[in-house]
Formats: sequence, structure tokens, C-alpha cells
Amino acid sequence: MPELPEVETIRRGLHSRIIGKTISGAHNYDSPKSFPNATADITQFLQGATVTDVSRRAKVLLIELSTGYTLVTHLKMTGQIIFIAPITSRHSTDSNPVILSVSEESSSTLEDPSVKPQDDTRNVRWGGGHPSDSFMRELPDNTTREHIDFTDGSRLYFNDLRKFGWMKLYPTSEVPNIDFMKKVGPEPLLDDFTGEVLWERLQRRKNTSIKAAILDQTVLAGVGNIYADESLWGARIHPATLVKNVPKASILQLAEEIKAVMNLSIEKGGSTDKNYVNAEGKKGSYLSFARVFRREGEPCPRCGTTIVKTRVAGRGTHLCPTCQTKQ
DNA sequence: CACTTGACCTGTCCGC
DNA sequence: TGCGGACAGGTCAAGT
Repeated sequence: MPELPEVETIRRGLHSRIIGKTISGAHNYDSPKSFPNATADITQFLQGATVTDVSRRAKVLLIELSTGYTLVTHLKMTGQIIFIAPITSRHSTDSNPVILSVSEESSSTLEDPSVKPQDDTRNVRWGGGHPSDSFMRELPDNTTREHIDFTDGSRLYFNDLRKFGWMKLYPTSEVPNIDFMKKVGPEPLLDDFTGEVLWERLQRRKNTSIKAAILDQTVLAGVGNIYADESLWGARIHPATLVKNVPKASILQLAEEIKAVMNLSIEKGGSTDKNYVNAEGKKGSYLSFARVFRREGEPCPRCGTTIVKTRVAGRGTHLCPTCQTKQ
């Protein structure tokens, strides 16, 4: 599922590919959450618009257009953005479709069963498929929700198996007034996000579990289930510990852990971006670097205790019962 | 206001 | 083999 580092990777991939391109048309497939106020033909809202910027806030992708509108996209769990270069340049180095995000579930449908590993507590799903499977796939497929055509013949697909995601068009001036944008917390990777900031923002969530608190996008932006588990392991905090019982020193360390896992992940995403043949392949996927996430049954890399999976804040939660003790 | 739970979706996996 | 149910998780609405 796309989390902050993946959305950032997508942003970078799009930034270098679609800025300056002009939209010639668009199509809305079966996507009731997208363009709710538009007519069936969304082309009239997009045609002639040139992409002027691609940015990101939390897990939200923002494609700014010359017409004073911004395409706002949330991929939620299974969203993908797939860029396909113009047919005329298919023989160039940028010849293949670029999958900028491969969701966990839908990528599994692309897997070649013959290469599925036997040792499977980690569930190969995440990027387990060979990239060529994706490239060979016909688009649009049954997960395609939107596509946008550019005048140079390139096309952007928005695929989303579970239909949780959406793509909406807002006046650019209204974007800061979107509820989510108003409420979302600080970006963890900006310099002004510090342990002190995290500590302060956690003060209004003192009676909930630390995991629920950092998953709360109004506390800070971009932490999903994976980074929650990974960073809490890094800071040696049991995910179910109530915020008020977590020592301040641990909160300060937690902030550093969040930055670290996200930076590592973006780094890997960045390398993915370079040889974009491998969008979420085995190599470069941050899950290969995960210390606890989806590693139940494996030894803790710090102390060797078997990692367990439990449920905290309604989410599957992975932890080391020795390193992370509840307070 | 703080906090928790269910809903939104669909495909996969597991147990019967 | 088929079938039902649990599960995956980001966010919001509705509940306590």
C-alpha cells in the first residue's frame, strides 16, 4: 500500500515525466469516488490544461494544472499510477510503461505462481511479481479507474483494485481548504519536525495507544501501518503502550526512527525510480529492510526473540516481545 | 473533545 | 474441489 515514501517516489517519477505536458482528454471508468461533481465526460474539465507542478502533502498527490485547477489523488491501499510513454518513443530508453506504484494486493495478481517462494511468512505479495508481467498487461484492465491522455500520446492510468482511492479536481486555491489538508499534521521529513514537535502534538492523544496516535494523520503526516511498526521497534516502544506512559526520551527517539525508516524507504524508492523497470520488485522494496513488519516467526534482528504478530489499534501489529515491553 | 469501531472494497488465503 | 469467513489497511463517519 502506498505510504508516504511511495507517494513521494511516485511524485518524483511524475515530476520528471509529465510537467509541461498538455492534457488532450481523459476518461472516467468505474470510479464513483472520483470526480463526484463532474459529468460522465471529464474531458471538458481537463482538456487543454498543462501540468505545471507535481507535489505531495502527506500521502496525497497533487498535480497542478495551468487552468487554475489541481488534480488531487489519494491512492489509499491499492492505488497505482502508471505512466505510458508515447508510442512514437516506445523504442527509446523510456519505452516501457512506468509503474510508479504497485499495490500489495494487485501486484500479487501479477505474480508468476512458478516463482512464488515456499518460505512465505512474509507473503511475497509485496512486489513479488516480475516487472515484465506488469508491462505485458493490457491496459486498461478491470482495476482502471481513470486515464488521462496527453497531446504527445502519453497516457496516465489510475488503477485501484479496491476502489478506496480517488482522484478529484479542485480549484488550486481551494486545496489548502480541503478538510484533510487543514487537519493533517507536520511532514516528518521536513527539518522543522523534531522530537519536541512530536511530543507536543501527542499531548492531546495521551490516553490512546502510541501506535494509534502516530497513525493519526492529524498528529503527523504519512505514517502508515508499516512505519508505525518499524519505528516503534526502533524506539523499543510496545505499540499498545498508552501515550501518557511512554517516556519522553522514547518519544524523542521515536521521531528519529520515523525519519530514518522513511528516509531509507525513499532512498530505495529513488533507486527504484532510476531503473523504473523495477517499480516494486524484490530489489529496492523497503520491505526487504523491514525489521519486524511481516516478519512474525522470524528472530528479532536485535535480540533474537521470535517476532510476534498481534492486533493493536485495530491493525495487524508486529513486535519483539523482548525489546518492546508494555509500560 | 477524546477515543473506538465499523464501513468502504475486492482478492487471497486458510480451514472445513 | 468448493465455500465461507478472516484478513489486508487509509481514512472518514458514526458510535460510546
